[in-house]
Amino acid sequence: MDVSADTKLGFRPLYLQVREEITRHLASGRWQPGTMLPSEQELARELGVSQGTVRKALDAMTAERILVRRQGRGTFVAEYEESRILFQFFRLYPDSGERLFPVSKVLGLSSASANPSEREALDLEPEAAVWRISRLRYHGSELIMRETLSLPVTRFTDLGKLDEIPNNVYRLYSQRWGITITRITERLKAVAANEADCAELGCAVGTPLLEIRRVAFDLNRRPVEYRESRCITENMHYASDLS
Amino acid sequence: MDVSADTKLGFRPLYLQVREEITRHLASGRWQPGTMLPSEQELARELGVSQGTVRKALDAMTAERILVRRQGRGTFVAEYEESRILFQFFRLYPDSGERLFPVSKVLGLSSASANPSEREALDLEPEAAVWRISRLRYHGSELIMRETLSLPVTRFTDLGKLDEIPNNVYRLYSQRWGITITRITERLKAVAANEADCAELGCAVGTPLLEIRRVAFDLNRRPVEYRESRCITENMHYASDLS
DNA sequence: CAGTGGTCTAGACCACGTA
DNA sequence: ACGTGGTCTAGACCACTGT
Repeated sequence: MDVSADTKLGFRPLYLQVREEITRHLASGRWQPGTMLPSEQELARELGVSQGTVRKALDAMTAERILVRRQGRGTFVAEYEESRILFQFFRLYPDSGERLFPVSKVLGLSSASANPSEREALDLEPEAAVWRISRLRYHGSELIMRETLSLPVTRFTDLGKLDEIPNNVYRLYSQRWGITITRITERLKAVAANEADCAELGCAVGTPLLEIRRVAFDLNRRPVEYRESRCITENMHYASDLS
Repeated sequence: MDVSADTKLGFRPLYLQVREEITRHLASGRWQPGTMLPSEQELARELGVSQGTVRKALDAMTAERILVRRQGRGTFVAEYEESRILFQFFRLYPDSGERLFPVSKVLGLSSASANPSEREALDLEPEAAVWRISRLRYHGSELIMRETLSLPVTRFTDLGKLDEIPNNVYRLYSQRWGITITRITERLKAVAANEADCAELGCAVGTPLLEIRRVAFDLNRRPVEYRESRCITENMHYASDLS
């Protein structure tokens, strides 16, 4: 491990350097989602630090849900199984009854030059191009929202050539482009349904909808996906924990 | 430290026992918000465990924001300063411009027997009584929401005798009843403004409002406050981090 | 300078999962 | 029985804060 930064000015704890080194390996594809990392002892030898320091780095990455530790088995790179998506990335719950993974119906895929919202959210240059995926989502058989996903063309090459956009897009980003989503911010507002909402959602103009503007970030904390959703919250609610 | 639970069945890590012991001291009022805890070394001696074990307990409680650690100074019991409330417990942001601590204007204080929502949220017996505080809140001079706080009469004795309900109620709960709020859950919906909303908020019937149903929990993870807010999100948004 | 939390190390032992 | 992560200990040294 390079400890050259370990001087009085610009001091940087070793375990943070270890975390960065591991993150680099993840971003480079050395360890794919679902695979097991070397044991703490091996990593410690490989990096030339003590096991306790490796542990502190792994604990931090586990708290960020980048890794998953299982006692007696090992440390694994987190995957995008539906249960995780549902638990970590999907905050819409039915008011009563069972929770289901939302089913998506893609309405269209196109490319265009980014509008101001997309440019700001994705930190793009003027005139940069984005893919736009528009879809409806259902909780069981109940239509609950319409949304548009915007993705920078430069990072999602050949997206237009896909036969089909799967339900679980984060797994797609990971498997096809090696992009790992680790952090998401959402901004919510109550808005009135417009003509387009009504056409797709079958509600009356003026119906209150929950608007969600989501930005998803990758391992390097760069914005990767922008999403605008408009949800019918008659039988659903958005859950937020402030702990 | 009592290590009797440290058998194969019902194994309980020492540091969790330490955490509970410290929590008990907090709940009992031995250490008030704002005061400094004994140093790690002293706590370790007092509890008969190593410093590392005390540290792990304190780190966990710091992650829960019950304690605040400041290098070179000590470990302190978290207070309810406005900055913390704003950062941790208030998710409404202006779309642009500076963030301000919301100013409250109390409209009324009454007591009544709990309605079904309150009973469920606060885990109360049928016929249990609650205080209800109704108020408006402003961001600067802009009216942004109306809300009703519901509190069990049994835990908030003599609340009716207060001359005034302060802006920062969590500090009040702490100072007057020794109740520490540590965790909050919120459920959001988009709703249409009703007659009462219009009367208080001065908006048109049917205007989309963001409804927030909040439950706040104490140190023992028991529900303590239920709150229903209805917000105008024309110039504000609710921010949620899914990391 | 003294005292606090923060980092790092090394080693022992325990709990858990799998073979 | 073995290998993994989880806990606990003890001690050294570093960084930060206030006197």
